[in-house]
Amino acid sequence: MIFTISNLTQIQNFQKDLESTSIVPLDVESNSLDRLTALWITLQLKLGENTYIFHIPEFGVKNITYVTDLLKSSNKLIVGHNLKYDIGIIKVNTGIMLTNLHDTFTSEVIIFAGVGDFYPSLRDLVKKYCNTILDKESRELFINYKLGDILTEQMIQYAALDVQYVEKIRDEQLKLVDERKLNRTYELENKLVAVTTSMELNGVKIDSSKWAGLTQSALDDTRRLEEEIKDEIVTRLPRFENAYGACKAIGISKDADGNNLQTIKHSTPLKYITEYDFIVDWIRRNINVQSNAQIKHILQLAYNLDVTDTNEKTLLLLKNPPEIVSKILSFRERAKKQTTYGDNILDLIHKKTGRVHANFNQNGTSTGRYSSSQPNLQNIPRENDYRSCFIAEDGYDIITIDYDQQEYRLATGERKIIDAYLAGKDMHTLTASIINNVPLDKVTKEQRTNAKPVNFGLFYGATVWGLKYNLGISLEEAQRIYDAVLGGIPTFIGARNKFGDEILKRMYSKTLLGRRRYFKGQDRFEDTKEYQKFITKIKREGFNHIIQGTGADITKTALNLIYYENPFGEENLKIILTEHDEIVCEVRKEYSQPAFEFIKSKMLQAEQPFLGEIPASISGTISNCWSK
DNA sequence: CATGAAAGCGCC
DNA sequence: AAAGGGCGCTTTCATG
Repeated sequence: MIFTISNLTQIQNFQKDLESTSIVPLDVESNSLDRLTALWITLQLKLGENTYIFHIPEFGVKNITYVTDLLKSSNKLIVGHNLKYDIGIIKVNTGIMLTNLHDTFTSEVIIFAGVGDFYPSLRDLVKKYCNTILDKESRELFINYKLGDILTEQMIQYAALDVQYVEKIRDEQLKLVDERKLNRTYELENKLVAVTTSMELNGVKIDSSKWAGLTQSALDDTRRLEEEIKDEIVTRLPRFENAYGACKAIGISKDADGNNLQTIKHSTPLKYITEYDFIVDWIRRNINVQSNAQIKHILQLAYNLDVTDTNEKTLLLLKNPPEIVSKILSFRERAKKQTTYGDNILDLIHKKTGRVHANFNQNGTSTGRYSSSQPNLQNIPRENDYRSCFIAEDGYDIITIDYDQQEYRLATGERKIIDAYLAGKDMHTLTASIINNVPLDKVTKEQRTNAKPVNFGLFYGATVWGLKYNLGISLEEAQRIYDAVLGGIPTFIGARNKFGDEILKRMYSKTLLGRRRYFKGQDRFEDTKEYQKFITKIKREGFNHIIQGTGADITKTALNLIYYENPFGEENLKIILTEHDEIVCEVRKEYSQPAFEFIKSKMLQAEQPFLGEIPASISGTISNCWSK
């Protein structure tokens, strides 16, 4: 039976049913995807055979808060799809965060990590597990709902539909969780859904005038550099018969007015621009410094550079780079700041809160890490100029804490690595001591710095050829370094093969928590070369998953500990960002010091069990802004 | 005009 | 034989 509830006198049956069930399928309908401003229209709860639909505008916020509190205090298990949305609406309107959850979305993603969809919809899961087609997303019916509207019969039917299947989906998912021994990952991730919700709703404050200043300066530089680059290019280009020839040679596909030149006819007017000055003028106006294809042709034509691409690494490794190269790189750096890190970030400041509420996709990666979007707060430039634009609200501080070499500490159980960390040294110092054949405490700063990219490369599975290319050294030197590291700390490279065979056999890798990443098989290969590539790729990715994914396990465990054990109250300690091995919180000033100690201790507590003898280590700051 | 791939680059 | 893991955003360019 479906019951629509619009006032308090109608909830007697609901309360009776609630007492006799511990699992509650839940869904929310509203008129917008923005949880902070959406009009909450219905709350649907399925209790046994009965479905209760609360019409919120009639039922009232005070009463729905009472109902939510019943769910929370009786610790019902809430089952729903992508609950980040629903519990967000509930939190915004009632102040209550539901935390005992089975999220069919999150659960599905971790069960099929690596081979499944990053965004399975409820409809997908209903089809898969219940063999039923949900013919319409009920949400569409509610978009035009206005305050004072009644619930139509159609709205009621569709709203009810969304809570009919999730329990069955949960049953099937739990079987898979069990089969795949994902229990710890399952617990971690479902607990984390409320933390992610809280983090997104908290948002982060931005000093917009400072940010706008950075953008303006980037714009000024971009324009200046563009002119300088064009000026220089036109003096270096060979002579062309006419503008058409220049256009073809440089690969200009669109002119400055946006006209498509690809479809250009043989009898194009460009052919009649033959005067030298006119050709130069035409080129000057129509080359696009942002077009990498054009830049490539220009470097080849005008500078005799044998380049197949123009990315930064390629350009930096050039033997005698012309001056234009550094100008191009500066231009790109400034242009990136002006576009990706420009006004569009300010456009995302929420009108109601004045803060930026990025999306944190809890399993937006195949390894178990978060991803972030709109905006991506996990790739803000590291420079203090940029990070310091993320500021604390009046009366608050920002606490930034990150793990020291989280992934290297997880890399192997190698004795030498353990001893190095126990001695207060780190992975880069150790590798430097091995490459240069000097004792740990004789390693110079420069040697350590030089060892960083070696570690970086080898850690991600670089071959000798990879080292040569990426470090810009000879093959012999690359081989020497590779052999030295392999000899000195064999498992740093060797572990990949050790685990690799197992990964290949099972076609999944697993982290120390048990989180899995599956790999897609391939039926047939044209030749053995292709097959070799396929194998080494899986070994690389699988090994990386063990490390990167365990890192994610640790950081996510810490987030849960901080959120659920927060002794200061959620208004006094808010988690606002996470960046893989880093957690950023906003804390009321009077609690800054104890909160700092609290967060540190929780992060260490989360990490230590995964490290064995190696000591967990973090570092952080209390500041008025996000800091390095 | 819309769409998707590819190049490039920001972060861990 | 041969070019390190994981992301998201912006732009260009080809295609239909």
